[in-house]
Amino acid sequence: MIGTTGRDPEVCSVTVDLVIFTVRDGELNILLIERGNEPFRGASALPGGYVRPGETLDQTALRELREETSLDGRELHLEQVRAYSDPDRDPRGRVITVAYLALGPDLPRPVAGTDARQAAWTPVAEVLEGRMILAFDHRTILRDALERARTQLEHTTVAARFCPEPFTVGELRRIYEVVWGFKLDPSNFRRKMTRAEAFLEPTGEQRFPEVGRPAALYRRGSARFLIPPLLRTGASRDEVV
Amino acid sequence: MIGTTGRDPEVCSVTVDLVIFTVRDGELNILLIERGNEPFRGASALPGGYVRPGETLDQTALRELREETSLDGRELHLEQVRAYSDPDRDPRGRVITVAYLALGPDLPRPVAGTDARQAAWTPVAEVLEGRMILAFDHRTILRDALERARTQLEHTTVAARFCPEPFTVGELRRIYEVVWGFKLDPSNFRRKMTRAEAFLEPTGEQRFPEVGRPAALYRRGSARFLIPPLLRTGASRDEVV
DNA sequence: TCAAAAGTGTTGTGAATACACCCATGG
DNA sequence: CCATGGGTGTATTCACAACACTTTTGA
Repeated sequence: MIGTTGRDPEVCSVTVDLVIFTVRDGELNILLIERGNEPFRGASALPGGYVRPGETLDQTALRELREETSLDGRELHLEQVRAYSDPDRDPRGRVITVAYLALGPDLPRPVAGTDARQAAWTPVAEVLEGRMILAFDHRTILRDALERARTQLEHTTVAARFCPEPFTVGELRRIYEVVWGFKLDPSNFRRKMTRAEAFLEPTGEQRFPEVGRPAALYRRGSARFLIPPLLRTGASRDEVV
Repeated sequence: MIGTTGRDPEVCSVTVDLVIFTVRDGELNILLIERGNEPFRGASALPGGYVRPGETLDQTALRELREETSLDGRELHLEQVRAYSDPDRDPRGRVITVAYLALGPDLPRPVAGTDARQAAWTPVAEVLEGRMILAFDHRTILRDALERARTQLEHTTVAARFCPEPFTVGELRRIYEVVWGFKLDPSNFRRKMTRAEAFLEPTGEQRFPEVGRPAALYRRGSARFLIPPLLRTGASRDEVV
């Protein structure tokens, strides 16, 4: 890398943008802020900010998470998605951004950022169905992050990060249904999940819902990968939720 | 993102590093250059260079590819892997790098870079088995890119990008075996590949090898994804190649 | 005729679906 | 007793691994 025929090496700003998903009221929601400055003043945007000296991108993401949501990043799943580098993506100048995907349970405190900007949970469907304007290339970033999240649910155990512990198999299934957008067979889903090694750790307790039989409670196990994977291929597309 | 409490926004250099894989003599090879300057003078490193003004990262990757390998990037598969941002990853200062994965057929011309640096194909096994020193965090980048390549072979049709057209099913199978590191059953592999829609496009021609029955020739089809995927889970780990 | 690689056919095993059915609770 | 969701059992279907077997060539 370095040591190139260094013609015109560019020095530019780098930011981190966060796609923070949660499941609220049976819908996938994303945390958006309202922009207070130009450009895109008044439009919605992903939370995020500049990388500071000495920070890794992961650290920037964690810090922004804390600043925007007052949440400890250790309670969330956080992973890098990719970098976006269109030279015209920010009208003010050259800014490369690295998108991060964050998954977490529905937050008790309704997300008051430490700075003045308004932060609000918004149904992803509302954003993607075209009505809402997102600043910069944030619509593209959202689409990519959503696709990443859907794929991650197939191969990893991150879905459980959406659930406050302890949780039931039914709650976990609803996460899959909401993120993927179609219904799953409860009995087959149950088998897959309980068979997967170290995914669900029974607490021995039960939860008594308003209606219906009580459900066994689980905690997240140590496994990071879901083996075998739960693919969203072919069948099972029973119905859009 | 922008519009933050802009304390200490950092301005830093951004580079692109290329992990260029090919299959040569039944081994996975990577293109490495020998560093002519400090730091890591004399050590091997990934080819790459600075992002220039007005360039997207993809364009930087394509340009570096051309400069280092004299190859047209359109002949290769090229995709972004991820960004690396440890503040100490470059002893000279803050440099964030974005890694790209490039896959291509064994190159006829033996890779003469336009600049003076020596570029050479090196077996990946030799690098990862600990002997060779790689500059910066390039060993980590290589490991990540290799894992990405292995996963991509499961779900996409990129394996065919390793093969000069036209190619046989056997040649394609050898790609999988070399990248994954274990043997596959020829007959089952054949079925999977020929069943997958628009992966292999028969030319109607045959190739007559030095020994054995002639093999039907194929060109790459239009499909980008391999459906259903060819998973490297569980069985089939017959033998390390 | 033999070796070697291409290519076809078949069979057994296990996973996924679809669905019937029972369980435990609140009302 | 009913509605509701939790949870178990099971038959059918389907994909895959394993492997026997045939084909087509050069030597």
